[in-house]
Amino acid sequence: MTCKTTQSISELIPTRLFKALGDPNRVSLLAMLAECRRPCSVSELSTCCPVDLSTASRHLAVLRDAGAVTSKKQGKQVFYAVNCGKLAGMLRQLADALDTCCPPESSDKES
Amino acid sequence: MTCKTTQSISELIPTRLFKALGDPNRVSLLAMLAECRRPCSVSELSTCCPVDLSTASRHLAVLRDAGAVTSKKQGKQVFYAVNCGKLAGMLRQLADALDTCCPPESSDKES
DNA sequence: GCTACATTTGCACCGTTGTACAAACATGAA
DNA sequence: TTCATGTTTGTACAACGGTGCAAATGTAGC
Repeated sequence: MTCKTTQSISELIPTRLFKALGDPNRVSLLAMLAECRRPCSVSELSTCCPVDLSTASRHLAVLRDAGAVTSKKQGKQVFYAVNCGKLAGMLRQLADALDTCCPPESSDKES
Repeated sequence: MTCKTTQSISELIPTRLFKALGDPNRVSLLAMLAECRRPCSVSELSTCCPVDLSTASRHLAVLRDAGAVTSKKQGKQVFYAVNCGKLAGMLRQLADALDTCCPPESSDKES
């Protein structure tokens, strides 16, 4: 059977997002945010990686621009939250596309 | 229900792999490889992006080191193939972890 | 051996990126 | 307004990464 996805693999791989997830400190920030299970402020999040608060702020902005997290200003603080639905959905869509386009080569051959 | 994964989010995000997928030319190579649905040689793959063959070779090596593809030498040529199972599995695991750790905040609350 | 072909590697160039520090900006309280 | 707190932004710098070209390496055939 052919690919049931209308989008090509390359269109399913958001370069910006993957690049954002390619930095260990940004991953730490995202992980902390996910595991806190609630929106966190910049100051709070910056404690999870050994960089200046301003650097953490920049990292969070990168994650936001990549669509990985959302931000909401509340008083003096800015609260970030993981964009769970979008992230998980995107990952599954890509996984499905890979499964569909790549027949298992090490098992059940069809001829 | 609590997280059923024993690994933390950050452990589920292979920085090396995401960084590898953060370059448009590497994504093109991977996409072509996936959509060809068969192993391809370096020369063949290098036609999909406007870079020198040596650069494409380097990109493929990066993808291999990141675990995204596998390579097999066959005579004078090196054939690359997408590491579908591993890639798709990893993506789904991460998606599951995100779903589990991040309660949906905009819809069906459970209390 | 030599030659041709496929790929990798050494090298230099240069744009990008992560970083800290300081200053600016935003917001709320006194 | 003035001050304190939280965040962003300007700036400079070092490190990293993508690139092409040329040389080296590997492999098959002569």
